[in-house]
Order: sequence, then C-alpha cells, then structure tokens
Amino acid sequence: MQKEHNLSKNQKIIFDLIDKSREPMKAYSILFNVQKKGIKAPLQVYRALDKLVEIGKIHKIESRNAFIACQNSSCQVSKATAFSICESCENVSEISNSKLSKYLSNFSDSSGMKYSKYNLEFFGLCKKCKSK
Amino acid sequence: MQKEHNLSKNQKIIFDLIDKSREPMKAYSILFNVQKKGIKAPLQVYRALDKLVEIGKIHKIESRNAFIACQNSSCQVSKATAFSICESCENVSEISNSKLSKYLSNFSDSSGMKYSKYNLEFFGLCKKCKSK
DNA sequence: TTATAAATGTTATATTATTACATACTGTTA
DNA sequence: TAACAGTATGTAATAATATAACATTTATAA
Ligand SMILES: [Zn+2]
Ligand SMILES: [Zn+2]
Ligand SMILES: [Zn+2]
Ligand SMILES: [Zn+2]
Repeated sequence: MQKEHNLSKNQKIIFDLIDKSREPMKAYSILFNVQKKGIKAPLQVYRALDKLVEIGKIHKIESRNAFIACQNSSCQVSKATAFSICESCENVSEISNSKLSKYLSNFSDSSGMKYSKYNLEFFGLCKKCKSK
Repeated sequence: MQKEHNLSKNQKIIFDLIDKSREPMKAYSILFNVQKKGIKAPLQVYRALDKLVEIGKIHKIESRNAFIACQNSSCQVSKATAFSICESCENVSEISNSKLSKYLSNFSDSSGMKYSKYNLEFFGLCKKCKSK
C-alpha cells in the first residue's frame, strides 16, 4: 500500500503539468509553463522536482535531463527504474517488467558493493519509427 | 579484434588525461587540465569527448555528467554499458559481467521496440564506505 | 504554545553544453 | 598532382541546466 504524500502547492502544480504531458519535460520548459501560476524562478522548479523524484512521483531521464511522471503505481521512491527511449521520436516509456526488476534488484557481483538503487535506460527505435 | 582508432591530437590529449584519472572527470575540469597543452575552449573538449564516446574509448556517467575511460577492452562503441557508483565516495567502476550484458542485450518486451543500446547505473555503498 | 521541519520567495551565480562560422589537415581518387 | 570529401581544429558568443545564499512563511507535532 502506497503512502499518500500530500503535495505542497508548488509540487502539485508541477506534478500535474508533468503528469499531463505525453513526453518528458525539461526543467526550463516546466518553468515557462508554470509562470502564469506564480512560479517564477528555476529554484522553485528544481526544489519541487527534487522532492517529486525523492517520493517516486516522477523520475529523471538522465540521458535527456528531463522528467516524466511515474507510470508504475508502485514506485514509492525512484530506486529501481527502467526506461525505453526512442532515439528517433524521443518517446520515453517506463518499463514495468517484474523479471527485469527482480533480476536487477538482486544483482550482485564480486566487487563487494551493496547496491540499493539502479537506473536503466534502453535506446532504440519504437514501433512507429522502425516502420518509416 | 578491436579496430585501431588513430586518435587526433586533441582526442589523444583528452583521452590520456581521463585514462590516468582514478575518478570520472567533468568536462570543465578536463578543460582546466589541458589548457597548458593549448586546448582553450569548451567546444574543443566536447568535440573530443563526443568522438571518444562514439568509439567506446570513454563512457559518460549520465547521472554525474562525467566521463571515464573504458575499463573493458571490448567496448568498441558505447552501446552496452553498466556502472557501479558509490554514493558516498563517488567511486565509479565499469561492470563487466557477461551474464548481465547478455541478459540486457537480449532483453525485449511487448512494446514492439527494438533495443540497440542500453546504459545501466547501479548505486550503493562501496566496500570501504560500508564499513565506516 | 513552542519548537521543528518543510516549503517558499528572490537574487545572483555556477556549471554544463551548443550554435555559428572560418580554417586546416588527412586520405582517396581522377 | 589536383581535386575532393571527410574529419578535425580554432574562436567567440550564447544557450541550457543547476545550485548557493539568505530571508521568510507554512505545516506538523510535542
Ligand atoms: Zn516509476
Ligand atoms: Zn519513435
Ligand atoms: Zn567500456
Ligand atoms: Zn565509497
């Protein structure tokens, strides 16, 4: 059962915007879009983004410096994330595959490191772009 | 067998610096370090980095905006990369695990996407930092 | 209530990366 | 050799991404 996070005003404005977007959003594009709601400075955006990532409501696509809403109802924190990214149309989806997540969550090697988090990004061509 | 790439002057200067570094290097730190060798502008650094990534001599650690030399003699291109990152000391190593790479290279799901590349970053505490 | 943590507002600045344009070098082929 | 194509370089300006520092306000809980 998922802990309910009561988002603050700025967090809610920014989450709603990202959640409605069909594509990953960049911080300054978010800023531009929420200026009419009174959020005027980059730091206000980055603070909300940091918190939303921390509680797993959004994830950062590291290779794109962009943010998407969590598409798995189960991500309470952003600690085990996998995405597919089309290099042609830049469509991004969160991969929800229990075998993959089990495999990676249980991964260990001889380095002696204790892994507590991972982020995986797959790149390729989506169905649409392949057939062009 | 690995194709021999004849690095250009700037590419060689920058690769040698990264290769000697025990930690991932950031672009502007690289710039600072190669100024005595005549490389004066960010673009000169970024161009060499782009090429070195393309041919697999270095990889970008996306979550850190930093670059490390390939630690696998086999990476001809940066298309199947996995790293372990200590969140305490920021030590980064390239993971070379054939089971993992096979698993990920063969991964496919029902989305219809054809994956041609991936990048995986594991986070946690290294041996040293765990025992502190 | 009092204390504490979390969130906000604001300005300035740091860090990372690209655009645009001119020039030079390297290897191939007519 | 000459012409060409592809790759690399040099330089200036600027765009895009992210954080520091400090003051204030709001929410939560002892
Ligand atoms: Zn998620
Ligand atoms: Zn596509
Ligand atoms: Zn490698
Ligand atoms: Zn460590």
